[in-house]
Amino acid sequence: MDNIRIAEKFNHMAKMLEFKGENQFKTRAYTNAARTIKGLDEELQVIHKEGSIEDIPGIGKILESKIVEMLETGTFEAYEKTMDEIPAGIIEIMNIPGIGPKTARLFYEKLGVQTVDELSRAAREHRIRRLPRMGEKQEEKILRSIARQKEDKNHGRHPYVLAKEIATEIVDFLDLCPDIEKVAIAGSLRRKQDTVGDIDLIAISKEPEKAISYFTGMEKVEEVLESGTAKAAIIYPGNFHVDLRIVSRDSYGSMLQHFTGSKEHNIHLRKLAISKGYSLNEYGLTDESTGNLTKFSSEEDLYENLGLEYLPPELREDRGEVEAALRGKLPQLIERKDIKGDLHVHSTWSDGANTIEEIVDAAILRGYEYIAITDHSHSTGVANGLSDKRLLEHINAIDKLNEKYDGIRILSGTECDIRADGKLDYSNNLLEQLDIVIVAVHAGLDQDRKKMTKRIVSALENEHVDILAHPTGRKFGKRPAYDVDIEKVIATAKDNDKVLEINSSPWRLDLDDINAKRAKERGVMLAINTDTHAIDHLDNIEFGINMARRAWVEPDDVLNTKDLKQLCSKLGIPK
DNA sequence: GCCGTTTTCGGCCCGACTGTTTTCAGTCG
Ligand SMILES: Nc1nc2c(ncn2[C@H]2C[C@H](O)[C@@H](COP(=O)(O)OP(=O)(O)OP(=O)(O)O)O2)c(=O)[nH]1
Ligand SMILES: [Mg+2]
Ligand SMILES: [Mg+2]
Ligand SMILES: [Zn+2]
Repeated sequence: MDNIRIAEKFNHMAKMLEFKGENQFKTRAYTNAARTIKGLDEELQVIHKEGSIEDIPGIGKILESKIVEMLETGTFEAYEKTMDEIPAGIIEIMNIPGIGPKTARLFYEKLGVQTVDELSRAAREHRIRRLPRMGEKQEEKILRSIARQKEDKNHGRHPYVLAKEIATEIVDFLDLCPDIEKVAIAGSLRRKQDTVGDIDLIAISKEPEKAISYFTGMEKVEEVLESGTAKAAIIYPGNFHVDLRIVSRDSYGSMLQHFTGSKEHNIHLRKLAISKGYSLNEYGLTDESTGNLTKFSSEEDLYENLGLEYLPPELREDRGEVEAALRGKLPQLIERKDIKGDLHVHSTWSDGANTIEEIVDAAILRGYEYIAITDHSHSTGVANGLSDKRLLEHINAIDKLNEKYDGIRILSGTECDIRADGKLDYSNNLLEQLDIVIVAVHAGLDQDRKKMTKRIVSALENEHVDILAHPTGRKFGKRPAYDVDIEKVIATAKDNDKVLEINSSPWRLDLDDINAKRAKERGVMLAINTDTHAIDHLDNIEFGINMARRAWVEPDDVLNTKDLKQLCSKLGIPK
């Protein structure tokens, strides 16, 4: 059983315990353990074999024994027992916004409601309003929440790129409000997470009520979820939930820090404050002995006051960044300016929209030292892939272009398909003639875990291969990652000195932050590539950089931060 | 259920909004 599945069981268990009315700190222990497990750099299976699971913070003897039970049997007794007690539909009911464990339990006990559909019916038949602390408005709210959830195909999360676009539109609009001095993006969007649950904004205003009514009164607002004197929440077209918090200028830094999160990062900081005799909230730091509140207008001041190095938002996930910042040992995160070239680009030779010349000009414009043209191979499922003959012509064409261009090196490459049996689309004889060989899986994605893993591993064992592209194959809104033992892939990359890609396409972001961090920890080199199919895509590098930064990646960990000389020596080709 | 160089018991982050509330529980951020 892998970490993801173990974490899911703990999360599910936490929900069930909440419903049962268990101690909230016990349920939090499960949720907390699940989150920690998801972010682990190592499989629990391995930790169990080589060390002690109990050493993981937030996991004690009891949870360790449950993890071991899962590793051995696929489940744990307490989980199965609790599953038998609680109807499956209850968890779904608790996932409706506004309905928590207490309300779900009330409906279950007083109305016998066990599924979302039964809850809908109860609301329509006005049976809810007769319950204690319930009324007409609650019935309406529940029906609206259910309707909204039904519409939503994305399980409530949106790709970063879409959310960023909407957020920018709203920020620009709020900037026009005379009662708003400044607007900033916060939440997971500011932390550059691959997908975001909602859009979180903060605004400085001396007139909070006016600012909020400006926000809730925007023309495109589909629904006002809540609207108070300090914050409001709306639904924006596309099923975007948008939260706005208003703050005074002098607490801007405190609020930005708070609303950027993550929640777990905040809790960690608040515990740290407590240990120093303070209390931390979104307005400032209160000295518990005097009651004095110090407000922070900048995040930098706040972190400094807590004795921490400034933390880039991308790191604020409580995955060790607070400890590192306390010791002054934060990584020097990679930046866009460190990128010296793009190693995954398609031209009109296969399914790209631009000629090689156009691509090279665009690369020069971006200050790159090199650019690899990596058109598709001919296997089925990939558009206009290059035959053996055309690949040779391709190499010749690039040779000629290299004579024409000064100051940039064009690398002849391929994105060679890994066929279902693990064989590559080109012979070794052909691959050998290329400057750079990317391999990737494009079809036959429903193979089982064992087959898929073996398929990719055998490709990585080919001596001519340099990079594995989009290693898990996920595409937002289309398909989840295929079933592959990513640990094995990382280990194989390490053993064979291969590079794993962080694909920067905003619909892929693959490797994601967690897997990229694992690869880095194992000493596997990464490449941040755009997989460009039209020259504008070269700028998608920004999204790949986001993932890399969230993975604690430094320039040295990335192949395409190397200068041309180092790159060529790494690829084993003449400069 | 976890945790601890002052603690092995008694804490566990802290605040805004809603609805039905005459005083606050529940939910969410
Ligand atoms: N201190 C504290 N802060 C919280 C809590 N919940 C949320 N926050 C802060 C940190 C979050 O990043 C921020 C925005 O909340 P969200 O629920 O929108 O979470 P976030 O944006 O991090 O993730 P998301 O992608 O929206 O699911 O508010 C909490 O329970 N305690
Ligand atoms: Mg959010
Ligand atoms: Mg939010
Ligand atoms: Zn590609």
